[in-house]
Amino acid sequence: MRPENQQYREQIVERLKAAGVTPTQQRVEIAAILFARDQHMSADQVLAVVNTASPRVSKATVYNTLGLFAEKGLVREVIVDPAKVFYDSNTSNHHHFYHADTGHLTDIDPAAIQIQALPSLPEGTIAEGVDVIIRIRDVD
Amino acid sequence: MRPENQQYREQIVERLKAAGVTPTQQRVEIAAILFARDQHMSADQVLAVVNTASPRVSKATVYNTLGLFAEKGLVREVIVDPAKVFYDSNTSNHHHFYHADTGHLTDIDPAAIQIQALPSLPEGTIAEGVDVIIRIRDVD
DNA sequence: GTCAGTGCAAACCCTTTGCAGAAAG
DNA sequence: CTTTCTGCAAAGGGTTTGCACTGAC
Repeated sequence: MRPENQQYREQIVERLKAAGVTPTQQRVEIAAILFARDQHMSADQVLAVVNTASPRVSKATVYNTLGLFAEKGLVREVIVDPAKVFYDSNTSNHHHFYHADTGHLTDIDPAAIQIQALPSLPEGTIAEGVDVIIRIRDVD
Repeated sequence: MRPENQQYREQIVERLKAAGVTPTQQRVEIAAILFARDQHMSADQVLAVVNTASPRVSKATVYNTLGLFAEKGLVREVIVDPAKVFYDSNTSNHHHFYHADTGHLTDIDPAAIQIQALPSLPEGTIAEGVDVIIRIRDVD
């Protein structure tokens, strides 16, 4: 199911509508890339990929769109690198390895990690999400 | 044990030396603030606090020093906010609540959370650290 | 036709860097 | 004295914003 596939693009349009997002050309373009498979991309990477195809999408729109998708739950923001945000097209419950040397993110099998006894939250607050990041590096 | 206390500052000097860090005036100044208690501070906050006292420390030195302290294991970097890094003066094993509305970090009792079965790492890598962040917000 | 979305470029903010002068040992 | 550190200001890099134009419905 390639991003340029017509049928695939129609699925994307439906998915955006379902999330309450107006499916503009640019948003479909970006979504088609992100949703092609489970992956972690920075805004920069999305911008680079989207602009290998036409129509072109501006940097501002890529940032706006990724922010919108995150807000609507279509992607998940992953904050592991002080320099940039990653957007994860896999929104199901899972955690990450972060390879410090390469800056690469990898999913951790959700079954392999479990939080035991979620601690009681500060009064008047609710949990929005739990992020587990295992920072790894190459052996010497 | 106030940061301006002479005896306290001597302890700081020893602690820096033990970590292999030359105890310059500015570094001791910064360390005295950070190590006064377990806390989470951004570079900006450190800069603001250090400059309420004399001698003044420049922005460049604050950044350099915090980076150096992190590298030497004197503080721990906490990456939860894409906009800035927090430095945690508590280097023991523990995790964090991150209050999205206020940008405030709180420690989680280490006993309250446990990772079950650390997953097998990608080949040729070793774990450098495990970060658990529970993102919370105020109830509506 | 109306309102939301897009593009461009400039602005922003945290962080890093280059280099000359100052401090540590 | 030599080497490391500090301060200043400028540069850097990801992200956001203001505003006029374009597209969606």
